[in-house]
Amino acid sequence: MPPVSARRPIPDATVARLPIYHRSLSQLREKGTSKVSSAQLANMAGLNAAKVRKDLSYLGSYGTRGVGYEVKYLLFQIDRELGLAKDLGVAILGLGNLGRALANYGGFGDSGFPVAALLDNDQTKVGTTYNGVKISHLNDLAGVVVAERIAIAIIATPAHVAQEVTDQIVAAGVTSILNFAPTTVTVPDHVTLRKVDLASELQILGFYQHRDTDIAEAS
Amino acid sequence: MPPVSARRPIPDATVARLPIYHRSLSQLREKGTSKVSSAQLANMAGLNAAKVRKDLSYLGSYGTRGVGYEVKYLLFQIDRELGLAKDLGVAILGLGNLGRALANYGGFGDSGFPVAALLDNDQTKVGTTYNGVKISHLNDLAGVVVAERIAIAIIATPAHVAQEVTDQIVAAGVTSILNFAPTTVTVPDHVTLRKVDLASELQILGFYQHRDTDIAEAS
DNA sequence: TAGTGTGAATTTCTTCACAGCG
DNA sequence: CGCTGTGAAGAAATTCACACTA
Repeated sequence: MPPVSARRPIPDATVARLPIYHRSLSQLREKGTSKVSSAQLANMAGLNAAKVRKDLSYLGSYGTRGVGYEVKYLLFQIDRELGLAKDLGVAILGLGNLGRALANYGGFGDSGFPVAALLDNDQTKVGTTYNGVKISHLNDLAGVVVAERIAIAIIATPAHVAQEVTDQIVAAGVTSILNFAPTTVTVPDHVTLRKVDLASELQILGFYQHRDTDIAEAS
Repeated sequence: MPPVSARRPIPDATVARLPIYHRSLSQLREKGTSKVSSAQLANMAGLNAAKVRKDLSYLGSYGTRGVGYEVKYLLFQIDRELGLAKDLGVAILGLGNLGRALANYGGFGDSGFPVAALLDNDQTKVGTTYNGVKISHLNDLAGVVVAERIAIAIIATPAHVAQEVTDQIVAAGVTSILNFAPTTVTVPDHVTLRKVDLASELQILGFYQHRDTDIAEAS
């Protein structure tokens, strides 16, 4: 029997939307809604119905024609596809403002990603605990990764050490990295890297604002 | 004479990469490097040379065959395209952990996006200042937007008030919004909305981790 | 009959490959 | 010669439109 993932591969664009569906479906379940149509789901998720149906079709044919999707069952399938309920340990590297905010951010643990390690290179922070988690020194990275079974690393260091810290976490065997440092870091092919770039987001918004303003002025 | 933006439109995917080029070029300028090839730039930005050349070609033909691009001139063109040096005022709505971290985050002001307003609905916070900026009540949104010439709003409220706050900021005339709240918000067509979804990022990483693990096990 | 599931059409993005120029 | 600029090819993502069925 082939493993779960041996189906027709799910496109990246669809993968990126699974968490949105997950969230929308969770809300529906909370409300006690048992059935949902692609149009309703699209509305909640800020998408269109065709895209929702196409996306869900990659998971399998879980809908009922003329009716829609059963909320609980679809949610279960998405959970399974996302590999939730595995409790992947998260390490946050760098405990400046952003790192601490992320450590405090309840949203992670709730979604099955417990913050299991905090690391910094500031000796005055090392040894103290933050939000119930002990702060370790970045030099002890390798040991902490093993001891806490870290599966995902969040880089929240200043830009100038981000690459160095990334190299260390990769060497320690972590293959999933989320980079918040305002710089580009590179990783080997077998490592999945995503980034959250706050300054870039504002610049992108600025671009469209600028452009739309020009268009308005040109009329 | 047509306005700057009346050229062949820049694709969204390219726009999203302009900030990366901006950052890489800034680093080069800092180092005193005057010329750069598409291959070097690609290397810094974590992209490939063909994409870099294609992207830059949408801005105009600013390179020199056989040589490369002049760092300062290209940077100037990207700045202009991004509409930087306009100092678009940013308002942060919601001053929990995340909102405060963002307010402290130096990266914004540095890139020409001064944090000009902070808003919350907690009366004990209103009236105090944070990081040199006075905290106003969310009820005073409309006035603050005008007084501080807010162009971009960052939503950092809890999920359950995000839509309400978004509606208010749209009503106040802001057309660029960056949503950090862990929920989908909808806006009218003329408003540009981007989102940063922390929990989703982890779920996406979890998906690939899960999948790659399965593949490894299947061998 | 209402709404799914999906081939086909379309659009967007990426990559190729090479002519053209400094 | 070396590297840009760009048509053309290819891949990916989105949207359309409708057969199908519970």
